[in-house]
Amino acid sequence: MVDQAKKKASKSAVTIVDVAALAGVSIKTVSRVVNSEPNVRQSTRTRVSQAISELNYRPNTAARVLSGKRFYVIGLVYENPNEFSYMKDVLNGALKACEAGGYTLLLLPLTLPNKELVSEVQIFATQSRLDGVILPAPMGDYSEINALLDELEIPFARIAPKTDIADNISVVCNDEEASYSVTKFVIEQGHTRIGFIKGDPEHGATDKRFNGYKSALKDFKLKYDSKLVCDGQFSFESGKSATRKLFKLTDRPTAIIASNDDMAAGTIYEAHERGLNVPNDLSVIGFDDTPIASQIWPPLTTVRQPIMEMAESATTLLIRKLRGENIELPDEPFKCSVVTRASTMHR
Amino acid sequence: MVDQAKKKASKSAVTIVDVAALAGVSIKTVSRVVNSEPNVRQSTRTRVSQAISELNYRPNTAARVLSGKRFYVIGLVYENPNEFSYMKDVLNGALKACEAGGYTLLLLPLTLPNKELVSEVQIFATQSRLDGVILPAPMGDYSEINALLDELEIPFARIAPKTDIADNISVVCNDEEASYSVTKFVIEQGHTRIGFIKGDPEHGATDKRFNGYKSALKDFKLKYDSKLVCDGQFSFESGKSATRKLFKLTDRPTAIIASNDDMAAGTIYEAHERGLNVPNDLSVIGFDDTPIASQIWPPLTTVRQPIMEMAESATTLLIRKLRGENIELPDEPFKCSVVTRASTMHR
DNA sequence: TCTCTTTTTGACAGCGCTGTCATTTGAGCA
DNA sequence: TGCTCAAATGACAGCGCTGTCAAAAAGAGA
Repeated sequence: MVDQAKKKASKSAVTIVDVAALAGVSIKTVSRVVNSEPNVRQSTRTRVSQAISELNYRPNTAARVLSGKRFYVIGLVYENPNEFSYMKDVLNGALKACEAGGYTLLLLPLTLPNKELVSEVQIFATQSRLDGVILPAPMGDYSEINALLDELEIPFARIAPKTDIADNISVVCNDEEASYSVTKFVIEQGHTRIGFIKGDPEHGATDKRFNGYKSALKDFKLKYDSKLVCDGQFSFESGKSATRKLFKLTDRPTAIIASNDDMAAGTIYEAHERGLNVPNDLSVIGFDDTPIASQIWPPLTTVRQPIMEMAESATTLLIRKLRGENIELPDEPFKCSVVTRASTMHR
Repeated sequence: MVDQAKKKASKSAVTIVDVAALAGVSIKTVSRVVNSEPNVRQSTRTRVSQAISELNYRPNTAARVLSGKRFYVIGLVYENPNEFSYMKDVLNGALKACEAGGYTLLLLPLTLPNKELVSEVQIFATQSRLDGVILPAPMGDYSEINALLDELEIPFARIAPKTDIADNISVVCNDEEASYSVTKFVIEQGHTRIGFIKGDPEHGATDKRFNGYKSALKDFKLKYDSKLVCDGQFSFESGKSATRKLFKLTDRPTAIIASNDDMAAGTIYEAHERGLNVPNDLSVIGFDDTPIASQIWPPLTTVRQPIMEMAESATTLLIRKLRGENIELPDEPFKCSVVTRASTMHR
């Protein structure tokens, strides 16, 4: 088994010529079958397919790239985060779809803010010869990047973008609805003063989560109080400082919803610092269900997003687009779910 | 600028022929310069180099791969972890080195334990046509994988392996020394009953960290007590259950050293569950300085490893080996450092 | 100066595949 | 049966580079 692999990896790799000989057709016909091109008789197709699997033939990517117009490469352009769990899911989803589709995934981690943003992406796209690009939030909302890719005629797919672009591939989840649910949950626990820490305004999820919070307050007849809302950046530190502000209020909130788990961890940190007991003195809610949510004490009530599935779906759609298939963009957003843990309790 | 890039990406990309024409030499000579081959007169080399930068020429990888014997691809084979921070550093380091060396990095995330381990790696290595492989712990210690790669004649580099292999590239850090330092630190804080939670026995760091603990106890005349030592798996859950065991001891430890931060987070979790105050009632120490170390409360005293630098170094060495350069393996291990935070205090 | 050796340079085939275009096949129909 | 025309198949060039080997240039020695 190992010998066989070795043979294939070195000299006598199976080529299209071998397959053609075994199937008794020309190499062009084999090429047609491999690429699912039309105008091949069913019987021929079957014969070639058999030869392919008999010889365990794999097309040589370098040769395909050299002679054809495609590169079989998809780039993943992302903000290199401190806390990688979101990107880990994106990565795994994209990797899975690429493997299934016969594409290679190339990574471009970027630091934000970044003045060279466009030129970095440009160099990446041209030098790495990309067919398509995946843009997870917040990369999907830089119009310069979108414009660049349009100009280079490189299709791209966005994960959880903020804005819509006509005819473009993007996958989203029902953030607003999920935020509504979790806010409703907190209200039903008897809380009336509910703090909210917003996320990075560049992210599409930020507004949606905030809107869900506001709708729930409204539906349950709680007055919206802007003093209870603080800006954040999705970082642990920003969660801490927003929480400090909320704690300074004379009538401080009895529950705080942070727009992601890292910020919620910051809230819990500050509560501990002040000797407040979570959840007795303060309920805390996060978003994303990252590992930290279950590893801090008390474990966080949070909202789980199916990031990996979203990334896989976006990548698969992109690949199908690259293949020239007719794709229909998903009409239903992906579903989030509330995960109830010990950081919340009834008042 | 964008137009130029577009041009290059599509039809009229600059090829070796253009460079040869501008420099007034044959394409073979350009090829020699590009590949730093010998037997090119210095004046010729300069002229060609100028033409290359003037035209901003980049060799077409597909063509190189097709005609040559190299693939310009390095594979990163890793255990797909729950907590990605270690792998994030490995990834960034490897990516950086690959970019600098003109190689492409391909990922193979694996789930362990895995019966198909060898065949998965084999398929990856042969189908993706790898020149070399990076094996971060614990992947470097599977002898079947090492044997497979040897048989396929694919060089590999290991990060923090457990065992030595003659003549093989590997980078390590001074884990034992660092563990000794941190244990010494705890002893100097006045603790005499110091618990220790071991890591996954597959990892090279596990024994080293344990040995450092034992040496420090010995040097400071504290009796080694096997009841104070528990097995763990580097996971949060294993940290929790090891801690529960330690808490059941009649004379429970006043400090617990966990072999990584996730397990230390488990220890803190259990302490909170029992109403113990960290650090007043229990000092807790971790290893690795992952994000969670600074985001839980209280933040963890831990040991920082320069993983990214190690990965970059391993990858660079591998690339130089692939280029046929004479490499000397580093004789000095990388240095870890103790990061003191609020989870420890004097008794 | 000439010859012999070493260094430097170049001509050319060919890697494995796809795109183009020509040719063959066979189905449908008069 | 022969004819037409679309469908199916094949021949072949060529993508951009490297490996091989031959040729030219430059030194070295006498």
